[in-house]
Amino acid sequence: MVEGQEIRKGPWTEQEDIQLICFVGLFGDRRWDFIAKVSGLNRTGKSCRLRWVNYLHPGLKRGKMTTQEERLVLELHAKWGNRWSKIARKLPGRTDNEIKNYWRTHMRKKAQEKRRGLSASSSSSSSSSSSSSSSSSSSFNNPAKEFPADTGPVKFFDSGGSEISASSSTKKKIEENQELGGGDQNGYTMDDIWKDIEVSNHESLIMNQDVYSEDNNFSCPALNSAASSWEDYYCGDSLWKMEEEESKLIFSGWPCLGLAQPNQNFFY
DNA sequence: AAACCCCACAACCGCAGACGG
DNA sequence: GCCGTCTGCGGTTGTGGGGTT
Repeated sequence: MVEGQEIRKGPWTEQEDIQLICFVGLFGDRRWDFIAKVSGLNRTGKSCRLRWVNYLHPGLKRGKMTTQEERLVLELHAKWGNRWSKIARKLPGRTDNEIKNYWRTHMRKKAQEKRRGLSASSSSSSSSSSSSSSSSSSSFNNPAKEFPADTGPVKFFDSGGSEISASSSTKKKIEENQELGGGDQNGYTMDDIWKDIEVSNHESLIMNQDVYSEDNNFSCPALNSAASSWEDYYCGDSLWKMEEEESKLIFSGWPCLGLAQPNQNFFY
C-alpha cells in the first residue's frame, strides 16, 4: 500500500468508518483498491469492501432476523446449500456474513436441541457415540460429515449444500423442511413467507426509496433516510460514479470535517 | 463480586472467477 | 492465450457482551 505504512487490521474506528463512507460516496462502491489507496486509510481494498458491505452500507437492516427471514434462510439453505451471497440476495438488507453467522449459531443450537430430543426418545439404537466435542471447525463443510447420523457435535449448520448429497443429510433436510414448510405446526408455507416479505419490503422501500435499484445496487444514500449518525457526513449526492478528473476538483475543496486528508498525490 | 461460559458478530484469510492489458 | 489485478465468496477465527454459576 502506501510504502512503508503498515496495513491496519482489526476493528474499525469511527473515524475510519466516516472516512470510508466519504470515499465510497465519491467513488462508488466498486474500486476498492483505489479507494483504499486514495483515502489514506491504511487498509486493504478487501478490508474496505468488507466493512462497507457488512456494516456501513445504508441499505442494511440491523437487528434480529424476523421469523420470515429465518424461515426463508432455512428454505433457501436447503435449496442452495452454503451459497450465502445468493441467499443474501433474497433477503434485502441482510448480508451473506450475517446470514452465515446466523446459520452457524442458530442452526447449531437447533441441531443440539434436535439431538437432545433424539437421544431422549431413543436411548437405544444407532451408536450415539457420546458426543466428543473433538475437532473444532475442521470438519465444517465436509459433506461426509454433515448431519452425522447422530454422532458428535453435529455440524449440520454448515452443511455445505444439500443440493446433491443425499443420505443422512437429505434425511435431516427433509425433517427440516417438514418442520418449516410442509408439515409445519402452523402451516406457514413458502408462499406465505414470500407474501410477508414482499409486504415488508414494500413498506421498507417506501421508507427507503431509491436506496436500491432493481439489482440491489446502491444508488444514492445521501438523499434518503433521515440522519443516522454517519449519514450526516456524506460528502455529496450524485458523485457516485465519478471519474478521477472530476474528483480532483472535489478534493480541491475537500469538505470532510477535518478528516485525514486523502492521498491527493495519487492523482498526479 | 468474580469467574466462567456461551452467543453474536465483526473481521481476516485463502481461493476462484472475471476482467483488462 | 497468458498474466496480473481486482472482486466476490465461503470458511474460519477473534473478541466483546450478557447470562449463569
